[in-house]
Amino acid sequence: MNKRKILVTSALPYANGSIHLGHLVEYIQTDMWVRFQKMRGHSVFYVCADDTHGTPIMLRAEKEGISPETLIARVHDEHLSDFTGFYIRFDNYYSTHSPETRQFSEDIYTRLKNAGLIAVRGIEQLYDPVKQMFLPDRFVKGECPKCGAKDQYGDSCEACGAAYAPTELKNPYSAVSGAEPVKKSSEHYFFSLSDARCSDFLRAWTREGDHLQPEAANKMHEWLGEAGENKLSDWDISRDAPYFGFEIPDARGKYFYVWLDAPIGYMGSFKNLCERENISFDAFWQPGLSSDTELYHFIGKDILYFHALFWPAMLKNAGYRTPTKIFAHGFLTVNGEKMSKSRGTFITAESYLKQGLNPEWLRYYYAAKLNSTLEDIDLNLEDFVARVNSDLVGKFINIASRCAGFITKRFNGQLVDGEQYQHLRAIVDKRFAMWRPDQIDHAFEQREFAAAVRQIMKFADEANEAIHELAPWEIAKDPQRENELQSACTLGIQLFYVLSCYLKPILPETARRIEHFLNCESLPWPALTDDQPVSNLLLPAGHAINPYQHLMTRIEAKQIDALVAANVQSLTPSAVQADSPARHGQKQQHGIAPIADMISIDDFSKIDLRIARIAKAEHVAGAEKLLKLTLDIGNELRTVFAGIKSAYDPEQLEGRLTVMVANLAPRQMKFGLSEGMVLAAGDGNPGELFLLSPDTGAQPGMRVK
RNA sequence: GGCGAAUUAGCUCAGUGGUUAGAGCAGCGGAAUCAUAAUCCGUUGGUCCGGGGUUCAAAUCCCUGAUUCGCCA
Repeated sequence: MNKRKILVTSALPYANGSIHLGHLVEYIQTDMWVRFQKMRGHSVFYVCADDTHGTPIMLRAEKEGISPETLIARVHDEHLSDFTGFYIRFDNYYSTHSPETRQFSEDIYTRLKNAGLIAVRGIEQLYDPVKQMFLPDRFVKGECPKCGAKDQYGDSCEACGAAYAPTELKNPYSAVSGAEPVKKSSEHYFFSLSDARCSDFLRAWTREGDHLQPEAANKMHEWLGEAGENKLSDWDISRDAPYFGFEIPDARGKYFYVWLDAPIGYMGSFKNLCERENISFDAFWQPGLSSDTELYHFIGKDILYFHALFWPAMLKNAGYRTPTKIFAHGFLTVNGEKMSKSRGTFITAESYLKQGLNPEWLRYYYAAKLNSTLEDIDLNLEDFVARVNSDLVGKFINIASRCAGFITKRFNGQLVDGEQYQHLRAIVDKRFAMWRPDQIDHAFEQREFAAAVRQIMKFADEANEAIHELAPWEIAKDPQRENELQSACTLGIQLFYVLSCYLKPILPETARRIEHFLNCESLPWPALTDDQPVSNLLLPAGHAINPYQHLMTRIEAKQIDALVAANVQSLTPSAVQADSPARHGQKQQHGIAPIADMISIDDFSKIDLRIARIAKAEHVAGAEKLLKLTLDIGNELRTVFAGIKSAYDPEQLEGRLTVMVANLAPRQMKFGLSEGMVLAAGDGNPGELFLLSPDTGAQPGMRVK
């Protein structure tokens, strides 16, 4: 087989927010694919980095009172530790805030400029006069020009779905300072995507050479239009100071927009690896030298726009090679719905690991669901438990567990040799005559992981049936049939070995432990040429194994409940953070603010939650969001101002029971003293607030815990 | 509003013109007792979203409606 030279990337996670199970769909799938290719003997480099620039990072660092550099260094460590915990094995995990990425950004910009593809134009934007900065769309809030909903972002309304320019908002205010923004013009730098050298190139590139999945190519066609339609508009690649990023070489006070240097971060990370390990960078990036190397980007479908249009156009016109293929995948839903903080399904990588759940359970489940299309995949938590327990523990691990005991106790770890081994090979070849290893190979190559897993589990089913037919536990009762017993159990172990090889890209850590158990070198990828029998895949005759120690435990439903409970966000009527990752371009999958730090049961028990009867509910004159509630908690009445006006009329509330925080420090508000807080669920959308209620029977004053 | 995708068993999903639509899980009945209750055999279960059309033949192709989800305006 020709040794391929492959460079693989996953999208760069933004350095403002935690890695969650949605992100992991991408990193796990890339990692499995890379491990598969490496096992086949190809030369593969897998690089990634934190995406570190932009206004959200700058503001968050400021809020925390630290430098952006300190912030991104900390987040880099957190991200890498999450990835490592899930056995994502990068060859380099770097940062876009690096000399390499700066150099390539300047280089590509300069080449585009020299080619006449950079235009400068004045544009008018909203400016925060207090903070003295231009405001990205997401940092301007106000009333929707269409439906009038309050507190909407500058690009679209979450209440009615309307899209508009931030300048159209009514009563706009800056999400940074609260000040009313003013219009101010400034010179911006544009990448001339509308130039024929970009649009014609992209029309061809997105259609040819299998660069994109068919659905993705169709989507790009929608954006590109037919020749002459000129649907692409130029891309604004500059931002004004203050901005955390790279200053544009010949333009003081102008910075590269974060999305310009983010994909360049792939090059930067790889360059850094090349320097360290003496790899030829040019062999992968210079058009003349890179014809025998492959470049693949794994991304979420939300950032296709950047990777399938801007990025190839930049590379092409700056004189670099373009990607071999872009592999876009869908989003993760949990129990069929978007991940939700209030439902506890917005699960962070860190919490999953901290709860002691096995990362390989998730790797396996994702593998069992993933295919090569843009379809979303669903993490159904009940199915997750059933599937992992049944497939991995019941079918796969159990094969080793049920056969190893006899081999260890009765044969001192020795598998069969000589004639018995030849006989066993014959049995395997007969039993698996129809077995087509190349189908698994092909499925992995095509990123049809679910199809591969179906095949592999079919093999496991066959193995269990074979063992059942031989019934070693019966044979074991007859001391005359020692050889037969050894053969039957050897068969089980040998089949387990083959299965382990197939599963190694998915379960790297279990594979490592299996290597120890089976006392063998690194498990190889099971490859056969057409004329070779399946029995060629087996361990050699007379091999000896170590005693079995259990390799994987079952998931208990309780563990999932605990995980979800740990991820339920404390629900106060506070607004969604303006600087959450989702507000940064379409960068993250369902990205929302990071989950709060883990707390102990002691921390939790400090909060005194009580059942409260809403004795009285009334409007507050002059308040936009608040209702005044009088709460009966058994032995006293409390006054609480609750931000639930958008969702409830006072009349609806009187008499009903809810839950309140009874020991919250009283707070003086404009309209009076608030002596606690009621609990309500919501995603921050006005009108979508849901007050908690106890089951029938609860009485005012009862403690909730 | 425009464009696109999806809709198949209780659940998660295969199946893109060719017997009687499949798998895993769950359920039910049995067997087995080597295995951290893991296995095996059998079995129940479907208006393939609805309606119309093309065809000798449709889950599959076309039209239409519904619902859901994306993207765009």
